[in-house]
Amino acid sequence: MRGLGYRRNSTARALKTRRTGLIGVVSPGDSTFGPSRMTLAIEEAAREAGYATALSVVRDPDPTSVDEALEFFLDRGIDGIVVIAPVVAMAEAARQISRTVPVVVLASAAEQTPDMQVLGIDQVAGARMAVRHLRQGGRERIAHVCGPEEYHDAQGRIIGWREELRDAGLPLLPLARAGGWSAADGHAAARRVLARKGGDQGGGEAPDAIFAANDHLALGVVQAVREAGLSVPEDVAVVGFDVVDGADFFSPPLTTVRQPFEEAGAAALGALFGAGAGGPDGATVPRVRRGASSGSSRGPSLIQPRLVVRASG
Amino acid sequence: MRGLGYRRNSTARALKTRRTGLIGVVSPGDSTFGPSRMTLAIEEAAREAGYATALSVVRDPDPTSVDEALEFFLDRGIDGIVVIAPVVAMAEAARQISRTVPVVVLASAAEQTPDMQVLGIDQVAGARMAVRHLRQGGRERIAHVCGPEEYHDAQGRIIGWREELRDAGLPLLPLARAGGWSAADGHAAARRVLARKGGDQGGGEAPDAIFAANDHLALGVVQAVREAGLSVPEDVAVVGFDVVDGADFFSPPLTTVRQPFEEAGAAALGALFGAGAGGPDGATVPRVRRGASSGSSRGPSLIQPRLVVRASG
DNA sequence: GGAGAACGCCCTGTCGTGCTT
DNA sequence: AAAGCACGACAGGGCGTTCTC
Repeated sequence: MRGLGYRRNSTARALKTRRTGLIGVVSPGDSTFGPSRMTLAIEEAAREAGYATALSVVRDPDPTSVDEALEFFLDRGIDGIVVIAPVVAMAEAARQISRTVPVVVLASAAEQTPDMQVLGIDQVAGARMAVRHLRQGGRERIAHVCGPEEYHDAQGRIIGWREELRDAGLPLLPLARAGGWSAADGHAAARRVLARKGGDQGGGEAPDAIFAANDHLALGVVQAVREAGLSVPEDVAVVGFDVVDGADFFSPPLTTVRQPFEEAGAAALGALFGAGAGGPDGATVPRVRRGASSGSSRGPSLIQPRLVVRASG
Repeated sequence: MRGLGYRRNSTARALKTRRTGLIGVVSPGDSTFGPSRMTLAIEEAAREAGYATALSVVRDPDPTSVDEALEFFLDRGIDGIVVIAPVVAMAEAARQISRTVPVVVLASAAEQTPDMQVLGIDQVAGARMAVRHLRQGGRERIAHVCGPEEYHDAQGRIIGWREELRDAGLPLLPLARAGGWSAADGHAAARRVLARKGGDQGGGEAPDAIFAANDHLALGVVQAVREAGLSVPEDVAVVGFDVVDGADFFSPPLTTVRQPFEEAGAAALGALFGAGAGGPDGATVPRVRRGASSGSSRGPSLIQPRLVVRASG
């Protein structure tokens, strides 16, 4: 009889079992690149585990908006929540949630507490890979165009850049902070870097390499370098971050760092229901196991990115 | 009393009212650009209307996968479904769904039936804008690097290119079909275009402009043009489609066509519950009204894109 | 193995109260 | 003053499943 047209009513089932089989993903509305890929990965892993995925987009990542998204999910009796939190304010807002439902936060740097797991991609390690590659290519004055302050990833990349320079005994050049993540922002910041020809605190000469905090910034950096009458990579090497679509055909093709977003998304779902808890129908969800590779024991579990070498540096 | 800690159980409510207040979005898993932006827009519009949005990603856009996604939603008692269908197979699979739930398909070309609304962005018009701009800039031999055949958008852009050339009395050059949407695909196709120096059916000379079916393809096209010893835009103008992030800092900055994805997403939601039906709590959802601008009366309602002129053509 | 209770909400029907004519 | 009317409080059944007895 189930063969012809019968379909179990999942609402009644949810009422009785007190599990909706729904998980919520809170995602920032801007910068659709990383977050959207993670969302897709979470959804696929969730479906695999028998869960459906609900989405809630947060336009401005302030605590109230995140709170609203969380409340929205709680009202709908969601079984678990993944918060994609590229900015500090989102991660902090997630911390406020009631302990009634498991929460995992995807962020490269946020303090983990017993009832809020954090995991992300190791930005420090990624930045070090980029800078190490530059330095092994013989560059010695490596500047950094970093992203906006409120982003975990921007901060992590600064730290990695600093650490690698320090360990290599290379001079620490002054930092150029971009106002956003776009090519125009990278262009403006790179002009500032190139303008300070010498004499100031960072050291005497112009940089021979620039590490940009993402590929779009790098695009603007390349442009600025050329406008200064210099060539890439001969005079100034440039490396980016993210492996944006088309980066292999930028001029020149961009050396950059690949972030395993898919892996991070899948790991987030594994972490949500990992502690032996089963799926909505009782099936067991495989728990993610992945060693924390840097940072304190209370920091997030980190996934390693990978360097992609092309012509720009 | 509701003030302190009470929260209405939406599951019980759904059981009684037979409405879950959930809508489903079926989205392709590849090419995350357009679809992901539309998904975000749908979610925001849905939340505005009191609905939550569930997501189901389809990795390979074949009919069985789409069917699975649709079944998945039906099992969960969803109130309506939006299918983002860039490829023909997805739109067709959506047609098979039972009439128990309203469905709207986001596709630039698919036949509309009484129980399946279709709406999308006018690819033909967008392509005509691009080609018209080229021709008004004095170009007369305008080639087209088109996208993979199974994509509605690729087909629409071919039609627009053809129509505009025909109406202007310009020669119709042979088409170069790219194998995908990436820069590498565009590069390969453009090399073929530039290799046929003359003598074949298309006419005697090499093109003085290339309309690429999207910005990534255009990136590869620019590269191929340069490898042929020609310059952009002096020898060969290039225009793209999509206004990808960073396109303003490509070298040269890319002339391209902006698709109002957000508007399309919001319109899809409006169309879902437009016919006087209210939101999950009875509130009325504003219906989208937008004139169909081309095609037969059974074709989709179309939203107009906009040309963005920069240095490449 | 088959009957029945319970999940929490919505909706209907009944009854009681207070006000009007 | 008695009867009618309007409205609010309250109890009960049922949505379709799961789980117990």
